[in-house]
Amino acid sequence: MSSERPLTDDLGFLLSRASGAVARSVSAALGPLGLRVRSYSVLALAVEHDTGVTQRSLAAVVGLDPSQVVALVDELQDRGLVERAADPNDRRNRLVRPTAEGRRVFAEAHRLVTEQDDRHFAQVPPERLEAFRDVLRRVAFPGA
Amino acid sequence: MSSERPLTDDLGFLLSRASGAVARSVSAALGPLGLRVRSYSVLALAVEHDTGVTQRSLAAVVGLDPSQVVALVDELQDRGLVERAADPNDRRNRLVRPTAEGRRVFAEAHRLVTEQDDRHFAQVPPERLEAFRDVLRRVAFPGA
DNA sequence: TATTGTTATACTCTATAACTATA
DNA sequence: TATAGTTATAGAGTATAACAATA
Repeated sequence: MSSERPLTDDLGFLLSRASGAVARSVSAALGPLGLRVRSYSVLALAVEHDTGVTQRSLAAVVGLDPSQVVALVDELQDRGLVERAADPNDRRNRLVRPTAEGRRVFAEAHRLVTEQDDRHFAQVPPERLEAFRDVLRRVAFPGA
Repeated sequence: MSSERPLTDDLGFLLSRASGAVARSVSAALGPLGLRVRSYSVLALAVEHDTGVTQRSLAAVVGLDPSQVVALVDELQDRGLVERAADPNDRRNRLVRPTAEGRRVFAEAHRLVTEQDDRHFAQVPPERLEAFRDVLRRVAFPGA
């Protein structure tokens, strides 16, 4: 009986535990900056797309519902880290762009996030990390 | 400017998206059985430890707070999938054990979960999967 | 008609503190 | 005093539906 693999070998279960562990420590590290993993992600994308990103596109990349992005952008905007600009080409869009302060805060946040990532993956040989990331990418973005 | 790696290369971010994708489809697949990822995990551990597991130990493995385990075991017990037995050696403990029905439901659930896992990792060469699992284990259970 | 952003709502998950009974 | 289980509660995350403005 029970000749099957234990729960602790299940990839979904391991993904969930690993993801939770990293997210917890990252959110804790970002606490002093008033950010969490999700708002950090949105800010990161805004900084990447310096000229402005559509909220719909933010939602697609971060994997959230557009309605959740509204709240996160509201929050970042209230703190003066991003701003919503009009899109001359399509007036339905609100282009999200980082402020100067947003770029500063992100730089610091990015440092903290990297620090936590490194801590969690310290036991993993660097040469295996790229393969790991590659598998993760395929599962996270099946289409691409 | 922005010479840094994009968010989509960040391991924590990828973990979160991958974990979310798998958890969503697994919970959906388990729907007809009245289970979700978390109750499935608890049931799986109960089936593995046929003679009974302490709720504290369940909480430690699944990575939940003991108070959350209470609710999950309540739910499984109400559905007749597990039962709580007294521990003769330590009367503080409530040993969680699967019922016959619990084992049956788990067998079916396990099949469905494996099906989803396979689907998500179909694009990954099998020989790379064990290495992937190994990294995941180290991040999920840093001590072990 | 289809799409972007938005509001509202409900449900699940997570985190904490406090209490009880046993050890 | 320490540990297992329990209850209660609040906060964060997730999922859906509906609506206005614009295309």
